[in-house]
Amino acid sequence: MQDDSVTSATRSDRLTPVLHDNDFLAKKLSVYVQLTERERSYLAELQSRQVQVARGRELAHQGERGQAAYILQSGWACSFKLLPNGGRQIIAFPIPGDIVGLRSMLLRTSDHTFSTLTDAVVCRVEEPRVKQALNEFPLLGSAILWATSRDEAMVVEHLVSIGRRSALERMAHFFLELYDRLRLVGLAKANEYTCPLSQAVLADALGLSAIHVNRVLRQLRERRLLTFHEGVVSIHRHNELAALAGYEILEEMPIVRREIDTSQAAG
Amino acid sequence: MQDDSVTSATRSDRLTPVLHDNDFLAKKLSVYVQLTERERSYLAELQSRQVQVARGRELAHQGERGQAAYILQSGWACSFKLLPNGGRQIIAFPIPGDIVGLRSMLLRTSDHTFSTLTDAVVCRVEEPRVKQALNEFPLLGSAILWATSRDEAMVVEHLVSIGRRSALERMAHFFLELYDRLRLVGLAKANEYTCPLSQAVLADALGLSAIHVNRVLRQLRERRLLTFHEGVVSIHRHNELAALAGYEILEEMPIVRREIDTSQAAG
DNA sequence: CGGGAGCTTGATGGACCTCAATCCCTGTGG
DNA sequence: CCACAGGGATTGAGGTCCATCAAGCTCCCG
Repeated sequence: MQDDSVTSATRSDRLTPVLHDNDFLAKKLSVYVQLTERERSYLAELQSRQVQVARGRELAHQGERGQAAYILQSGWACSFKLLPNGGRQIIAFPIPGDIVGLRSMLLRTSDHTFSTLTDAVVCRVEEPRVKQALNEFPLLGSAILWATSRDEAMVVEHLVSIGRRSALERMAHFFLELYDRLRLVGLAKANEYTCPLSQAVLADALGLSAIHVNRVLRQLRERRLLTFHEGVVSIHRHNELAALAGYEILEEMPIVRREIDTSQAAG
Repeated sequence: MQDDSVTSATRSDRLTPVLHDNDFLAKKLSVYVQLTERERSYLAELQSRQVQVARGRELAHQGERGQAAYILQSGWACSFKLLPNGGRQIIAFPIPGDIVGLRSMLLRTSDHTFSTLTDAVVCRVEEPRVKQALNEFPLLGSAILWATSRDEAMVVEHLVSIGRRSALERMAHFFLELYDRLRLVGLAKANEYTCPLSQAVLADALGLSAIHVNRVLRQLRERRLLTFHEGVVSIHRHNELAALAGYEILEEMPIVRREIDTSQAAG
């Protein structure tokens, strides 16, 4: 029914707002607040200038100042810190719809590096445009800040995982959290999603060795709880997995509905 | 020379701005921006209503909404998350001059609990006052946001520590970071500071068992790098300790000087 | 005197790392 | 076509780091 090859569309996109289907950011924010058509199109315009980025390229280094944020459109990325002894700790995995470097812009640089893990498409957003967005669309702004605080809660949860959970619990928790994040933007099927992370990358994220990641994955497979094979994660027993990981859903996600739009023309 | 018993002062405090000596927040922000007298007194007024809090009391629970922030005046505290299996992971240790719960207020609640570790004094600041401060004193606001982003960078560094550093490196890094934080507000002498944390608390922060904390402390002592005894941390060989921990100073701390105060009456 | 909280030390075991080898798949150049 | 290299996954063997269990210590407080 629907044409999903947007890039090669010949007819005018102006007539049908096809962009909305790919606007993962709008999809994510819609969970928190019901977006108006004006807000949707403003978001679409923010993301109009898209840039291709090859796998393994670094988007932002430590200590950069002249700030811009990036909205990830497609592909996977990670932010990490390197240690003097050669080790690496991955902080987070931005997925499509995530805004990267917003904090560094609003506040100040917290120095870690962003790097793409696959070929990706991003939109660069300069600082003044973000401030304009926050001023002109306050509810949109609060939704964006909601998403940002959610990201920070995930870093804290990550800290808890590495500090006080076993490798098995950690892995289970990680995949469950990722599942919920991807579902939020419609990138996960029921109990299944694609995940192009190597075991070495997983290791750097979970504070384990790549070899032990392999063994833990085997355990999860043998317990018939979760399978990770050829870039596809399949969750077999969600409840048992969540119990094992001590996993709680990230937010109760209250949908903020406008009070019948009192501030705008009332019908 | 100086009278340090402020609480029992009988003469009028109005005549001499003694509050400034105890205003750790102002001291911290002064590292980033040279505060005007108006900003200093505004900060002092923000912190005028002080509240005593007993040791072990919880300031903010998970998921609270009607937000307020707390400026810690004296004493120690910690923020942590509890796990279903009874474990606990401490996220951070606020010290005097730190603002607690600012993020939960500006953004939204990131659910962890704040608890005092010693008897403490805090100032409660309601949301509108913070927004007023940010609007009326933009430079003060940017300094506060700088401090906030510094706090978040510390959480990330904490994550790196637990994920990729050995117990010895972790401990060394922790005490060095704490040393720099305390120096920033004038609460550390040269290579020495008081630190009323039990080994069990340290364990919950560093992702270790209390017993292993003890052994690691012994190692640091036997290597003559650092001593932690009766609530006093003594750094004996800062350079070697920093090399061991892979420690880098938190910020280069650029002092933002006003352009000869063009906005105010020029002398 | 007893009890509790915190610190200290030893012994043992488990979780996880490191080293090493093998296998698969893919791409590359002959 | 094959040879080869390289990245990733898998599995085994052995060793290290750190948790757990257990006991004894000091200090403080009732």
